[in-house]
Amino acid sequence: MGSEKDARFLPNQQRLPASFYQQEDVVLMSKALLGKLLVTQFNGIRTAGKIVETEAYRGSDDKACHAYNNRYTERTKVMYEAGGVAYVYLIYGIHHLFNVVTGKAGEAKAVLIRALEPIEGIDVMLQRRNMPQAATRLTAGPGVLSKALGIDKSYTGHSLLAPDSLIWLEDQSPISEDQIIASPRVGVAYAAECALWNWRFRIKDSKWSSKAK
DNA sequence: CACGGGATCGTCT
DNA sequence: GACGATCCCGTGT
Repeated sequence: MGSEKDARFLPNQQRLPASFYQQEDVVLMSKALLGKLLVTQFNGIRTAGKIVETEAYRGSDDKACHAYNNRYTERTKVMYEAGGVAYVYLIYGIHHLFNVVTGKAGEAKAVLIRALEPIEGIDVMLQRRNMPQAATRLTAGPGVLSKALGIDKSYTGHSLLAPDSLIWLEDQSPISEDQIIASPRVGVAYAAECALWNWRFRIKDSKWSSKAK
């Protein structure tokens, strides 16, 4: 549970402000999100993990992005909001993937959170995942981390900024460039030349990121 | 450890 | 009506 002595993160940090989310460059944003704390608090139960792996999705010019070519549907409309809301969608009929919407309104830029290092409420995460004890697979992967934090697609469009929101990010020390590994995005082979962009970012040597492909 | 396949359903064609 | 920004389990090595 509480880990005031845990040197891996700073406790009781401020929520990241709108100015953080609304930066222009979604690739820089993806790197800036590494190391930050992703927190949920449902029914007063707080669970949190340090972001160790991300992926950038840039909007209308990115064939791997749901908003490619300005596609605007019931599902994707949330991506067009100003940075600072959640974009959560269902994939393969089973998994709920959590993204942070970034940039200005109308741009449809988002960062997929791909893996966390569990920090707070690990016992609750284990219950949600139906696992007996902690293991890397608890939060390594975009589908499983959402399940561990209790996030599902009903939270798409949820504010990460509002004082009473149930999902937010807390500031932490930035990860330096030499501690970041860039590689191609996962599962987007259909996206032609965009599939080659090295827009997947991981904290070097973190054992908590999902497996390389 | 690598792989192959099944699960399962909202979304868009 | 097809398929996906995934995961888990079974099999073989």
